[in-house]
Amino acid sequence: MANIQKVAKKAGVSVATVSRVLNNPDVVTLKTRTKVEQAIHELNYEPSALGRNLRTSRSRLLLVLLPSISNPFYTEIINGIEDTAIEEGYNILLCETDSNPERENIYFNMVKNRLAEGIISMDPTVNKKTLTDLAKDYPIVQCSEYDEDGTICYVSIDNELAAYHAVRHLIKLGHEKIALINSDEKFLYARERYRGFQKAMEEFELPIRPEWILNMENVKFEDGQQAMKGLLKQEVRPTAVFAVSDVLAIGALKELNINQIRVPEDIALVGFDKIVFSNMTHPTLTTISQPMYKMGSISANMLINKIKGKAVESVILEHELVIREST
Amino acid sequence: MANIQKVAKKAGVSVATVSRVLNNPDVVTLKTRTKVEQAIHELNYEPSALGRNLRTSRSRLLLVLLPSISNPFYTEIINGIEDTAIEEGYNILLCETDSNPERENIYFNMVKNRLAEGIISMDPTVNKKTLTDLAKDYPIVQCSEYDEDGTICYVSIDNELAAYHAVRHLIKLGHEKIALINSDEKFLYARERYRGFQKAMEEFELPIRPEWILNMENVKFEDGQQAMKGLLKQEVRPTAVFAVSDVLAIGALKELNINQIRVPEDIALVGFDKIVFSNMTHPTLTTISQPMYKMGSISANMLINKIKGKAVESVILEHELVIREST
DNA sequence: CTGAAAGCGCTAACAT
DNA sequence: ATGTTAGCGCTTTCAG
Repeated sequence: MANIQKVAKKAGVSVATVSRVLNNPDVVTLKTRTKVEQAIHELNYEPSALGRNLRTSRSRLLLVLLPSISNPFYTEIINGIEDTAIEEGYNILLCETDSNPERENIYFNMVKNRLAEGIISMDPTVNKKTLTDLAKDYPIVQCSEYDEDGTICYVSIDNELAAYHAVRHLIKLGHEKIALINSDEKFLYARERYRGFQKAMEEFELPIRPEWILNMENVKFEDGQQAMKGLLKQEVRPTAVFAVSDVLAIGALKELNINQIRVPEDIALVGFDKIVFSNMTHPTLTTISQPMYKMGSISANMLINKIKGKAVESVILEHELVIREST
Repeated sequence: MANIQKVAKKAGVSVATVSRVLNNPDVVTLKTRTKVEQAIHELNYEPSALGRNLRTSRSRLLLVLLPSISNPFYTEIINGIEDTAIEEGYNILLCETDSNPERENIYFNMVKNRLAEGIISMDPTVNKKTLTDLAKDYPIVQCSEYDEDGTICYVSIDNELAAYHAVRHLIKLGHEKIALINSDEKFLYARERYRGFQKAMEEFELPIRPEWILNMENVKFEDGQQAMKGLLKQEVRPTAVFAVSDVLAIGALKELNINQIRVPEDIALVGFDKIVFSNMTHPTLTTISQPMYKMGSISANMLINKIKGKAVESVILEHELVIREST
């Protein structure tokens, strides 16, 4: 395989000149430049990123941590991250942690040993202590996630306000018996969205019935279905349900369909995230839209700025209530 | 930042010994080893993968090319690839090409300039010529894809046979008026699945009506919905539809639901891929299941063997017809 | 404008 | 068992 030496020899110049042609062509005379380019072409030479990276001690690689790529919530964010990263000359490495600390460690080590230059964490299950420690020495930002002490920069929406808007929407439609399908309260966003729910209910002086607050361990379709099954079994049924993610809502909708319960006539349903599939259900799902692409793009910019040594600040973006057929 | 030199100095040994402690601890006496480990710990030293990679000229990185990560079809395959890769000490870089040749080139260059050691291509839109050329010099395998001249190793199912099984299933249920929602015939799998459809229809002496063969440009939900819209407008309606992907089928189902057409009573529907969603629709979708995890895992193994210089052979895996509510 | 040479951090052959 | 040293492929001063 051709290397810079061979190109230099063939072109009758020094390796330094070849390097200049590659990185800083303007400082080389047209004549030598064409000579070098000719040699590069003839030898089919491709500069080794390995050598370059070692020399410049930069890998141009960013890590994106997420629990599972199969969660459609992340796809649009990733697009935002990727586009921005590529624009800035970085590539991204999608890292599925499966909420497994061992996996996490593999990826943390990649930034420790310089294989990657920074991390965008979207994993709510990640060990915050580890992450915070790592953030002291390496560029790290969080996307659609943050910890309460907030030492790590993040981009997110106002989860409490968004949940408040979702529930207020149901209340304004006349609903008084509203259930909440939440995820595990170990997640900050789950606690925040609960608070939004609570705030709306209290504001309109509606009772919160504990048996209608369901905390699911996972955020898969089956969990939403399971939750709805639980709600339908109860003596008094709610007339509206707010699920803190579309995936949960779609699972819940499945159970409603199975039981031939009309949506929204019998039970209204609001999701969260506006994933693509939420528009393919029958009926289509009312949901909260997060500016996912933008979140991704901003978090990538934040990280790259951090890598460059610039100061960065956390950002809170606007959400939007998207009213569709399910309410 | 601590490097191997500093560790060596602190431990009072040579850099070679430090390297040995890292890579080949058995050949070092316990006494010096503990000394070195102590120094490593005190300096908080992490070996630089950059230096190591340059020296060994291996990056331990594999590229996975796919048109879009938002397509749920790929997620399980990726899991299979990733698990196997990590087991073998490799990491994977998920590369979204968006069917954009420029993007492709970025990733092709990563393997040319040694940033990655090989490619698993799952992109049907990739330029086969470019890929074949690259495959002459670099380790490349294809997953759930292959080109007809077949110079590149692949793992796939028998698309024609699978489609044949799907359609035969409909015929055995008594259907005679069967439509096909296909993707663009520029894709080999589209042509193969059409052949399977054709074979079943001919075997049972059923007519193929050209106006019931729809070739969609993309494979998104909307395309499936669009296709079904087209079918419903026709004078004579089919009683069954085979869609070559679940995403298309789910879009089609959406349109059926909108028009209150009963599935499977009025129109039966078969998909392809068994994506997670296909079990969340109402009714649940009959579909062809590919052994996706296994395909991923095998393709990763194939690639790694290729990198190691071993001979590898293409593999065709079994599919399975999963009968659910939509037929 | 170009060349010589140092060196990024590491591994491995060779020497002791 | 450990040390010495060359060198992976490149970029970047410093001279000229």
